[in-house]
Parts: sequence; C-alpha cells; structure tokens
Amino acid sequence: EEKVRIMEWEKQEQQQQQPQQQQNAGVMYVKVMTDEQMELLRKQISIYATICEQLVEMHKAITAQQDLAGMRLGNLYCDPLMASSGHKITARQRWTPTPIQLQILERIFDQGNGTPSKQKIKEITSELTQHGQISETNVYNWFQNRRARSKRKQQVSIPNNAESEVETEVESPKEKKTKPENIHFHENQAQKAEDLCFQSAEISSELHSLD
Amino acid sequence: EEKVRIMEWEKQEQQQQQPQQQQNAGVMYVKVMTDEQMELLRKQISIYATICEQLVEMHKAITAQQDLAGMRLGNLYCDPLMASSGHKITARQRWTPTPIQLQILERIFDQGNGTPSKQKIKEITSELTQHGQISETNVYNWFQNRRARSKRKQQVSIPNNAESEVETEVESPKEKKTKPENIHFHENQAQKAEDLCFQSAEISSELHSLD
DNA sequence: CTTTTATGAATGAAGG
DNA sequence: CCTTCATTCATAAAAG
Repeated sequence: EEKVRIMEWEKQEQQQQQPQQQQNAGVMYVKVMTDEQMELLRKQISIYATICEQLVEMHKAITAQQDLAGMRLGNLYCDPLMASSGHKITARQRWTPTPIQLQILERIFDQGNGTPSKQKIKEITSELTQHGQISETNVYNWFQNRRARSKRKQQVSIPNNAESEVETEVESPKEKKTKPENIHFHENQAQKAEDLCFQSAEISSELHSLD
Repeated sequence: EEKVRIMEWEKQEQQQQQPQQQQNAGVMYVKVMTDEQMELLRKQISIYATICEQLVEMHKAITAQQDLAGMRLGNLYCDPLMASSGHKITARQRWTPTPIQLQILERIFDQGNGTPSKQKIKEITSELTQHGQISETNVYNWFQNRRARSKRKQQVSIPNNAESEVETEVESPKEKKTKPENIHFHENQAQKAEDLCFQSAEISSELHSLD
C-alpha cells in the first residue's frame, strides 16, 4: 500500500533523519522537514482526502442505485435529415425517431400486423436506416411501447362499471392473472428503498455530466 | 472522518515545531516532528492509500459488470380499475432486488456456474433473504433474465463475420422455424464502454495529480 | 428556467 | 432456453 509518491517522499525524509537521531543522544528524536516539504505533504494529504471522499460517494451511489446513470447512455444521434424540422443539433442519450421514421412506423403499426416481431424488425430497420440513425432494438422497443400504450388507453377510455360483473370482454386480456396461490409474498421494504432514494438524482446528474 | 483527524494532527504539529527549530542550522526554516508523530503520519497516509485502492477496486468491480441491473423503488401501486370497489388496496408490486442482493447475485452470476440448480437456488435465496424479502421464484427469474439478456448483448458486441450459411435451414420440423438466432436485437454497447472509460479516466487523473 | 408530458428503455415475470 | 407483456424509470420535448 505504499507505492504512491507520497511514500517515496517519506522515505527520503527518513533517511535524512538518521544522522540526527544518533547525534541527539540525550535529546528528543525528531524528524525534520522544510516548509516546502510540509506544504507538499499537506497538499498531498488534502488530495487524498478529496479522492477518498469522492470515491466513497461514488461507491455509495453505485451500491445504492447500482445503475440509473451507469449504462443509460444510448447511441449517439446526429441526424442529417433533421434539418427539416430545424432543431436538436446535439441529441444523444436516447434515440428519437425522425418525423419520417415515425410516419413509417405509425403506418406499419396501423396496418394491423400486431406482431412486428422477428424478421420484420430487420426489414423495418433496414428501411428506416435510410432516414436516420436507428437500430433494431429501437424498432423493437417502439412497437412494444406503442402497443402497450395503445392498449392502456383503450382500457382507460372504458372506466365504467367495474362491479362484480366485469366480464365486459372489451379487452381484459389477462389483467388479472389470479394466481391459484400466492407463492411469494412481496412486502415493500420501504425503509431501505427510502434510504436509497436520495442519491438517485444527485448521482445521476453527476455521472451524466460527462459531456 | 479520517480527513479531519489528520488535519487536526497537522495543526498540532505546526504549533509544536517552533521551539525546536533552533537545533538546526540557523538560517534554514524547517518543521520538526517526533518519531511518533512521523509514524502516525505515515500510518494515516497509508490508510488513505489503502482506502483509495480498495475503493477503486470496488468501484471497478461493480462498474465492470456487463449488465448493470437497475433497481426500482418499491412504490405502492393502487390499481385504478380497483378503485371503484375501494378494496383490495394491496400493492401489486413486483420484486425489486436490494442493492446488496443485486451485488450478491451479480457476483454469483459472474462466477460462471451457468446452472443455478434447484438446490443452488434455495441456498442463494436463503442468503438473500437476510438482506431483504425474496423468493426462490425471484432468484430463478433473475438468473433466467440475466443470462438471456447477457447473451443477447454479447452477440451484439461481437459483430461477427457474418457467414452466409444462414440459409442452410433445410430442415423445418414444423412449419415456421423463423430462425430466431439471427434476429437478436442490437444495441450499441460502445456507449457503455465509453462510460467506463470515462470513469476510470477520472479516477486515474485524480490519482495522477499526486505527482 | 422550471414543471409537465410523452416516450425510449430496462427489467421482473409469465408462457411455450 | 427464448419471446412477450406489464410496469416503471429517466429523459427529450413541450408547456408555463
């Protein structure tokens, strides 16, 4: 643990002192250093203190949130065709469909094909790539989200009744799984979650500030 | 608190030095400290060095994990569709690993052993129960998802030399094979690597500032 | 600039 | 094991 420069400096110091200890037989055994050295020492200690603080902070953040900021960065995005709408020059972090891409996606979505899965994704991606940066994951996510949100809206738009007779098979896909038995009982550990919640925003922004 | 202690000690030092300066060559201004003090200093600096190293290690270990799993804050969820009945306020929330549980899970996952057998699951669950509510099903699902998603990303990170042997699927047992192995969704992992680089660089530069 | 909304992405769980 | 779904988080975009 002594492979830092500070240690080297210290060693020099100690050597410098040897003769003194022998000379001052009956006197105090002391170490000597110049103002410069003292200042250097203080500086180095200070730096260590700072580093430790930051590392501890970082560690706590990571331990507490494990992620949130760590891997959230998406692909770089610089769409040349974006000029038409005239904004967003330095977009990054997360993919955003261009107007053209969105139009195409919506069209495909409306064409029924409730299952854009698999091979379709590739085809769609290929087509959309010609209109801006995009990946298969983006397309996949888009459809997943599109469908989920479309479905949710439908459910909300029919909030009536809800009596004991809910068999209005409007949709009700499976929203009640009604497991035969509740195998696992989940209880919220509010205590812990609460403690961890703080770091979130703070750390998040800190780590994200890597411009 | 380490920082504080050191600083305080340093101040004491400066006060004690005055009377002893006379011992040394008259013109040269120096700071003096006893062997004990020097030893104390050395130990404290050493402690700092150790702390820094360990924190860096910890940080790297945690950050270097392929997939950073996020955590959810355990919010109570009140199903809007149930509101009318006014009962069943039960929180239908899904399990969320606590940071500690996650670390343990990740550690086990990284230790290879891609086969969390039934028995193993029980053991792991037992251990994790001490750090928060969890069931065997949770553990099972976690490993299942972890593996699947890890594999998918690995495929992406390796833009392998695509052979055209893909069309060799002559044997179609049923009717729709759809060859799923080529469809895996892509997501650039480059960003994540970049992120790690940055973090490492940051720490690195800080440590280097000791020079 | 701050708050709100829309939506891309992450992930626990279920099905096959 | 793989895919799909539901839910939640975080952030780009929009509104104030």
